[in-house]
Amino acid sequence: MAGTSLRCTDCGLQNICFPPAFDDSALSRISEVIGQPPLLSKGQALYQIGQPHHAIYAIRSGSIKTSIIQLDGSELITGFYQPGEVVGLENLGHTDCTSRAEALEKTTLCVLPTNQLTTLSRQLPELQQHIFNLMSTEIRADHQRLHLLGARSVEARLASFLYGWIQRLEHRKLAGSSFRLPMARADLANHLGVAVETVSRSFSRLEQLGILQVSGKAVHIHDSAQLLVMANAQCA
Amino acid sequence: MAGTSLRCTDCGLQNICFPPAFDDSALSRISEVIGQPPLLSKGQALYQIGQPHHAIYAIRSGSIKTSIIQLDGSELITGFYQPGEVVGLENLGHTDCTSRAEALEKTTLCVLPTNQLTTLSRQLPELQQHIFNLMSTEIRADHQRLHLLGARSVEARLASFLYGWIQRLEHRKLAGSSFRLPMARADLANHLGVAVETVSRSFSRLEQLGILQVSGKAVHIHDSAQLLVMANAQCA
DNA sequence: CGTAGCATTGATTCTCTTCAAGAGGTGTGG
DNA sequence: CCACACCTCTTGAAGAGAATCAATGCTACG
Repeated sequence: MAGTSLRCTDCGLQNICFPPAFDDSALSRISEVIGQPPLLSKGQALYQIGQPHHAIYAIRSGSIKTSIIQLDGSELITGFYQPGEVVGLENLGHTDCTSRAEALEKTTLCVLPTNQLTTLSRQLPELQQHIFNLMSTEIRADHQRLHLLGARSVEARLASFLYGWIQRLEHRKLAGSSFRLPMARADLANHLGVAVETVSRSFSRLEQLGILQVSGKAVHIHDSAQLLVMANAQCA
Repeated sequence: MAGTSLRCTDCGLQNICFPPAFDDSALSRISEVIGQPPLLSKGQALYQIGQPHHAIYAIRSGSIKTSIIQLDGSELITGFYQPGEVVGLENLGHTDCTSRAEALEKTTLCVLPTNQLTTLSRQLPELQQHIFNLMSTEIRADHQRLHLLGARSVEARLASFLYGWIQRLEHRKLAGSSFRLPMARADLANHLGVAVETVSRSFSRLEQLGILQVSGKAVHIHDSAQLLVMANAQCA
């Protein structure tokens, strides 16, 4: 697979990683710095806490979870990432990783070495702009996640998470109302800041309300509008 | 006050906004783009949701809170900022503001116009690096905030918030164990995702435990080590 | 000095956690 | 291909913790 179909101009996710503002020559130059794409199997780490930071990564297929560890050893999952999304931005501008990224399933990625990316972005204003955009979008996403955790009821948190997840899927034209959640219930519970059992119960409740249908990791949304209402209900 | 003491080389916060990596000539060039510093009174907005994004801001004195609004109109305070910290990074790379920044007290700022900052950063690699650093630090701070909200007990959340707040104060050599929280209880409650009454009760409990002393907005930390223990206890 | 908003404290209700058990699914080895 | 074991997910009951409602104290500011 080495070297083949690594050019952004050939990639189906072209307009997602690097939007239309980029012309072909710019994309070609970006493609030149993209490294060998690693293939991660389920549970394998992309980077670990304490490792030196070398690159950021664009997901081609599969999914990634990122997490931080507190002093007491407890883990918090900070985010789940889909194909077309960029992972590792929290390390840009730092020498070491303070977080961990792990594949939730078989996952392929594009490697964007930091050094080359920053150098290139000085020459390509649209790339510089795009990196700023990616990073600030990440900040905004984190703010949404904060809102998610701040939401009073767990059902609202779950609804909010699901709604956001679907929106991102749709933005990348990856799914309609039926999709498969790549993460385990325990991961989801951790990310939402609640107990696993509560997540299960919340799923059941949303199912009883006729909003969605769940069977393990498979989810089908019946009433997207109602899901949005749930997501925004009972907030601080 | 216009034009006076706006040069980074003269500023007491010099090593905070722009660390030692910058030489005088770089600082001078940065200083040249710094705009008229607005003086905000308590409650006044620095930028609002929906406004076009023009600049990021470094706080010289005072404090700022940033917040987002959900579709249902509920507000979530995403962060509180101290002197020496940079506000507005979530808008870099975007045309419009999706958040609101408001002064918690009388506040002075340096204005860093985005256009000039991005242009200059293409010429000064250390500035580019520093902007990346600021943004990724913001992402990391948000991840810490996520952990804070994910913490089980409210006491742990409050302890975690206070510990982080003190660390930032100390990093800027602004305070020891006694300080004044600029935000109202309601703001703090909102940020921590709990009810105002619960914040009050948690303060009282920490006081009973001999960890700190509270009198309105004034806080004195007796046992910083114990506060850290509290902050990390009972996490997910 | 008085008023209005902010902060604390108390009592009750409700949600989520915890502990416990059972169901469903998956993967491995016979 | 089936059986068994393991693991994840779901469901139930009891208890703890926070939200809510309500009232009182406190502080700041005109």
